[in-house]
Amino acid sequence: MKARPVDKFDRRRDELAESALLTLGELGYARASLREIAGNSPFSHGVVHYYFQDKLELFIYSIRYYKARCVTRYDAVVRDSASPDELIEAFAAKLAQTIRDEAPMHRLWYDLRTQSMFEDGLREAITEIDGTLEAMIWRVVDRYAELREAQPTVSPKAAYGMLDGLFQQALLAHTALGEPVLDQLAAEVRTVLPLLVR
Amino acid sequence: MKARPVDKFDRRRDELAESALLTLGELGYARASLREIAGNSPFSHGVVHYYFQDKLELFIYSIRYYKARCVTRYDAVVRDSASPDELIEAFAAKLAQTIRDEAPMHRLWYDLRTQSMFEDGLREAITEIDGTLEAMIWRVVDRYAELREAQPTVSPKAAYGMLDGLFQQALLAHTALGEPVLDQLAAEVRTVLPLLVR
DNA sequence: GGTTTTTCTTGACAAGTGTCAAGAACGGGC
DNA sequence: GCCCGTTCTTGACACTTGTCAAGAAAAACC
Repeated sequence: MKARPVDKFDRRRDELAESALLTLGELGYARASLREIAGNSPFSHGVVHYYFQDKLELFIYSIRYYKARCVTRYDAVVRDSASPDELIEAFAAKLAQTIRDEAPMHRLWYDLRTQSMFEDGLREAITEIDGTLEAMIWRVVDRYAELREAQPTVSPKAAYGMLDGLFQQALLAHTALGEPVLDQLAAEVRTVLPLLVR
Repeated sequence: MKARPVDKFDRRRDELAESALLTLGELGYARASLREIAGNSPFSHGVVHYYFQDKLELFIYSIRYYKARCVTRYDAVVRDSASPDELIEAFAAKLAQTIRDEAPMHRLWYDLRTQSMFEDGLREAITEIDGTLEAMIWRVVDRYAELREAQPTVSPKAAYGMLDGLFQQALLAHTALGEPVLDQLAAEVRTVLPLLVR
């Protein structure tokens, strides 16, 4: 008996993951039911169980799928910047742009990361992704240090925590107050990044 | 007809708020049902509707009640430190201690803050509390600057975002890996706080 | 002790949920 | 066109949920 085509099976799982991410970004984890997710897809709720063991497996698959989308977010900034000022400006602009363009995706990331403190099944995947996000931010800081001919003053983990904290505050403010707050994020990054090298 | 005793009414609301916070810290927002909350109290689920309009009002009351508990967390550190090094050590120790002693409370704070991006009804209260947490952190940074006879290098908002990001990373790591990670938080604070003044 | 008021319990209701499985619909092979 | 396998729809099931209200229990008043 012929095995099912891998391509189609994975493609369908990816489609369901995209529907899940859409729903999580709109409603949050607490209200992202399988019927809501199915409602954001061309399928019915039963198809989720055809492709995934259960809801948790869908969510874990979705956030791993999400990872592949975003851990290279700032790599162009790192590659294309030829001076420290250029890198700061490009990085600040990119941070604001990604909040502006993909706010729901960022909200769902923080939501799921928070849920991982309550839901053992999410923790391994979230911890792994957080590690790749830390690495992503570290590539920015490290390159900035290189361009400044200086050394980073903090660890990768601390750099990620600090910049992620600024980003999260900007996202919260953006949710509450809208786009004007993003200028402040850019200003903060211009102040903070130089503090991270010496 | 005599009005109900205000003291008792408010006391009961506070008791229910404590049960709500206990449940939120244990299960997270998504699974904190009124029946679970009641199960963490001496009452039945019906009593919630006797004292609160609905579930959302209970949650908002609970986080405002929570605010009163924690926005003075570091004031003793600020008051009692006579040198920069003393303040840094006391602050680092207090951060680790509060994660060790009250991890569920911190988890629920981040959970509700995240939910406020999805739930309009939570946003005003969360934004207000975040503002008082920012002020709390600023008192630490400002005092540290004073002791160093220097000036802060960042805004209150940036200082809060950065230190809160470190704290949140420590909380996540503590949830996943346990207490040994708190030493790293202390080390990070020793590195980072000096960067915030000049 | 009786009455009134306050406080709380209990359970119903409607709606929603995740999971499962029967079987319909579709596609491929012959 | 038929048969078989794959894919998907549909709806049932058991359970949970927030809210509401009847009425029990407790407390206060006289």
